[in-house]
Amino acid sequence: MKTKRTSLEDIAKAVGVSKATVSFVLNGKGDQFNISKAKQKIIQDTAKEMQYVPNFFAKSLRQGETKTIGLVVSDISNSFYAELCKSIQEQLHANGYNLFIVNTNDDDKLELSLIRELFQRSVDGMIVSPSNKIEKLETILKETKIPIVFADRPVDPSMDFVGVDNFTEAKNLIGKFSKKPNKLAVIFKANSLVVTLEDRIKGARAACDELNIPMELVQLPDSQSKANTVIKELLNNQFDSFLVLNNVVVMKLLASLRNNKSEIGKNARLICFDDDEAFEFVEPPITALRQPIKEIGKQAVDRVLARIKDHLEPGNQNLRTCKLIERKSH
Amino acid sequence: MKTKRTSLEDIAKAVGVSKATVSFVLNGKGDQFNISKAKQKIIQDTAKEMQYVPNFFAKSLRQGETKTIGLVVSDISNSFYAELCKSIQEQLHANGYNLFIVNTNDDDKLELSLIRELFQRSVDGMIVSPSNKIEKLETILKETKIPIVFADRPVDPSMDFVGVDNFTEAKNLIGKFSKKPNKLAVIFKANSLVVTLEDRIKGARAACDELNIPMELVQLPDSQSKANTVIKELLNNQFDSFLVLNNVVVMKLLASLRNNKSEIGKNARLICFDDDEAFEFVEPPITALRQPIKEIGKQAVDRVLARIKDHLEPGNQNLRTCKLIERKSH
DNA sequence: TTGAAAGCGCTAACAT
DNA sequence: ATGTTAGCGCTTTCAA
Repeated sequence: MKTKRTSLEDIAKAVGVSKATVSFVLNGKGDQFNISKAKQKIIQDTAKEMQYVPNFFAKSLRQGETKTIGLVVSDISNSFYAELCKSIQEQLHANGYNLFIVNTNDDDKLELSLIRELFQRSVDGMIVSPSNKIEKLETILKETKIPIVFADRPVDPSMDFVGVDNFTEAKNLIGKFSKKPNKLAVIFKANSLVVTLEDRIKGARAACDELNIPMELVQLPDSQSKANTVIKELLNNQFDSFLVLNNVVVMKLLASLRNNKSEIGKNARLICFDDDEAFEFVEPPITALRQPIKEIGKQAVDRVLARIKDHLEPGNQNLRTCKLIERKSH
Repeated sequence: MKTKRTSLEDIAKAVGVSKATVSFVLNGKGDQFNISKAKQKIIQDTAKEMQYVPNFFAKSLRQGETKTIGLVVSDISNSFYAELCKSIQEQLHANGYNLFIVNTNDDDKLELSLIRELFQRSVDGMIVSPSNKIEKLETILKETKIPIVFADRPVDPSMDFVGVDNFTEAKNLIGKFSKKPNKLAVIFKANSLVVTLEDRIKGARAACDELNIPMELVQLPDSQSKANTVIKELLNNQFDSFLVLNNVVVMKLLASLRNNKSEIGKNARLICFDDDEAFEFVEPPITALRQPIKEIGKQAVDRVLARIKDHLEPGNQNLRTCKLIERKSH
């Protein structure tokens, strides 16, 4: 049970006016209602003295809006999403909105139930980086009319989306190697083939087809020793270029390459999709494609807020561009 | 404005019973109130059909509790806090509670205002990793009676705390170098001297005093070239051991050491307070002290929930122990 | 076995 | 210039 707090009525009684008057004053409408400066001051002071904190729920119940946005991501402990959260939170806060973050662990069932929980809390809008495909999401999305914008992972052109064109970005990356690849290995981690990675693979494949580069998709095993074996095989087969699909496996790959006496930057080349703080400091520093995470967060927020305000129709595909951070490995 | 949703009354009308009956049934108290199975079923079905979602705010307003815990951290994009958030969220979710995360950026003013915002939303309890010192916090904490437990950063023995004994852990670390340090450099990053780091420094100092090891506290500059100069100086002065106060500067330090031809693991040794995924894969793999983050999150949640339930008094200091991950650098 | 009604704290239309 | 009051959607006591 919540401890009893000071209510509007308590103040009204203390000052000797009505609840309405207090409400007006405390909401900055004192002048608008011609309440005398003196009385306004008394009310303000009494409120402060009694440590009045408005009951958010009564307010929300009354006004039908919560000034809260729900954010659904697959894993806050992933640095990409952690930064996205931060950016979204900042932008929201600047607009007087709050943020409700929720973690799905890429569990389809959990995602559905968490989204429902968010509805239940009457968030005014949602930003979602979905694990589920559109078909599963559709049912639940029909339950509500609140604006939803998808971020990072697209679902359907009929929905709002802010993110990156993974296909094209990956495709362009192939031309960035300092030497045309003899054979290209596209590296990913076990159990991580979400839409974004699939698109990156397609992009790489398209470029390789155009440029006549043999390409192979390879999953790096979790164990370091098995990873070493896989990489050795690749090296023996004249693979000299590596495109890493996201930053979670780069370090392991690097260790494997080192282990096989392959010198990145000399007899082999590597580019990573997604940047990481550590990339600047490893040997050699790793060339990476940096997504404009802050920008994506900001745009997503601007879009939900705009839709809340102006009742726009969804369907806006907002594609931001990545930036290649050229270090020494490519 | 929120779109109108199905309410209890809508269902009551549709079925032809009272709001009360519907409320009983939907809250699983149908049997308790001897409502006929048949009627219960009709009500359940109608609710589903009409996509009834209870209004959380009306419920909270009525019941005076929100089943929500507020979490205040300084930076979600820091991997330590990101993991802590995740752990707390999972444990809370398992107990039917929700989590409200809020970012302070170690800005004292912002922290105060965000905590107040959390009160306003009537969270049932709070978990805080504070930026402010106890004096500043005290005023605001007096405004409420909800249970608050501090995590990671302690403030005062009269409060609940879950975390690590930074002093002792750091002190013990000094004995873990594979060779007794000739001179020890304790490395930290600019503008990061929060309580936890201060305690780690004191711990290191205590150990060095006991063991007669000259120790110096050094702040690693942000620019790599300046960092190189600082490290060079240290090396010239026979510093052969490095204790890094947290994981954010390790990579830069490593680059500086490499740049100065110092071979970690051979003529120099390094241990880091706080682990990082990448540490396993760099050359050489870095020995680090790992905090039991998951455990800290779980304990913090258990404690708030217990205090909500049983109205316990605060003052519980729950110290968890760290684990040294011995790799090659120490 | 079910219904009526009060009330949680707030806002705003309507009175005065 | 300020007070009265209805009502947001829900739970729960009391009455029938």
